[in-house]
Amino acid sequence: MTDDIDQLLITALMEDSRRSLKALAQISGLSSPSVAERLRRLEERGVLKGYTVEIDPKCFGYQLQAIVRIRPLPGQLQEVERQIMAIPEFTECDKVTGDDCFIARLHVRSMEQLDTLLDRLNTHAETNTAIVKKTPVKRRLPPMA
Amino acid sequence: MTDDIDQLLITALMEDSRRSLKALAQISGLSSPSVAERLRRLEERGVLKGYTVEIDPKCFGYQLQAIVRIRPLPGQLQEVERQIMAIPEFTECDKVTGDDCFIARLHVRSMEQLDTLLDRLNTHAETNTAIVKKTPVKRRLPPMA
DNA sequence: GCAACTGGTCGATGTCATCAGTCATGGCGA
DNA sequence: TCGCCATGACTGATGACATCGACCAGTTGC
Repeated sequence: MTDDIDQLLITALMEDSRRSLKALAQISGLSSPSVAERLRRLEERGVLKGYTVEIDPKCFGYQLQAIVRIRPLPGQLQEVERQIMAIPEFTECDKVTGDDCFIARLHVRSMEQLDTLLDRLNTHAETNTAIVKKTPVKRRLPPMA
Repeated sequence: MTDDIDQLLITALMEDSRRSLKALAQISGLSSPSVAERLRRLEERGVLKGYTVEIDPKCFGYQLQAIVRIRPLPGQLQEVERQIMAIPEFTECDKVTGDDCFIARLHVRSMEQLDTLLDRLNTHAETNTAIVKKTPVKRRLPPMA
């Protein structure tokens, strides 16, 4: 269903999604129409969900990054989820099992902003914040084999 | 330094990084050589750090996703960091302030695999695992304005 | 006020994507 | 076992696109 060549193509695109079909053809040893067809099928099957860019938030003044664990007060779960989604500085959020209902990533320009944003949540939830010091593993793919 | 047009280009590429220069030219109202030049400068300045793809880990059998908080035992910090980096199922890891030294994202195919991987860490660290049930906020950009 | 720099357009050229047509292969039923 | 169909690949022609050089307008600093 997803063979070695597909994986080659995916990793090649993971490294640089703007590679031309011709370049991908050379990498995979196929012709470019064949590559185009494979990409089409990978998209169709939902394996390839999109082509995107990585940008550096620091370039927009986001000096701080925090991981926030969020435990809504009784009856406030819906409201808390709504708020998280509505605050664009939350750039990622998972709803998880355990005491902490949500674990979210927050980008802010300053401590003041961090404080302000969390205060808004604190009327509906308890939060626990950890500031990111370093990122030993940058977003990557799990093994496909 | 980074004006409205750059932001337009970035959001356009965020939506689909394979858009042609011509398409980006139409979106931004510039000519395609100008777009090429702007992208070149954005890359050079490190604002645009790369072009990549989103793939669906489920298509490779990764049914479970967990957020793991990791607190190394005394003197084991280096070793734990080394291990996390070496286990490819950890697809993301941040070193943070607070009791939990690391917060990592883990993709696994089964509970057994989850158990196996965490056991390897547990000789050097205490862990606290939360299974992802849902992702209310998918990776997105903070406001650029 | 002028020179140099920045950031843009236009048009020519070569490269690339795409489409139609063709062919090899593997699985399946007659 | 033979023939048939479906799949997935290749090739070559055509049109779209990226790229490069030449040129131009607006700004800054001297």
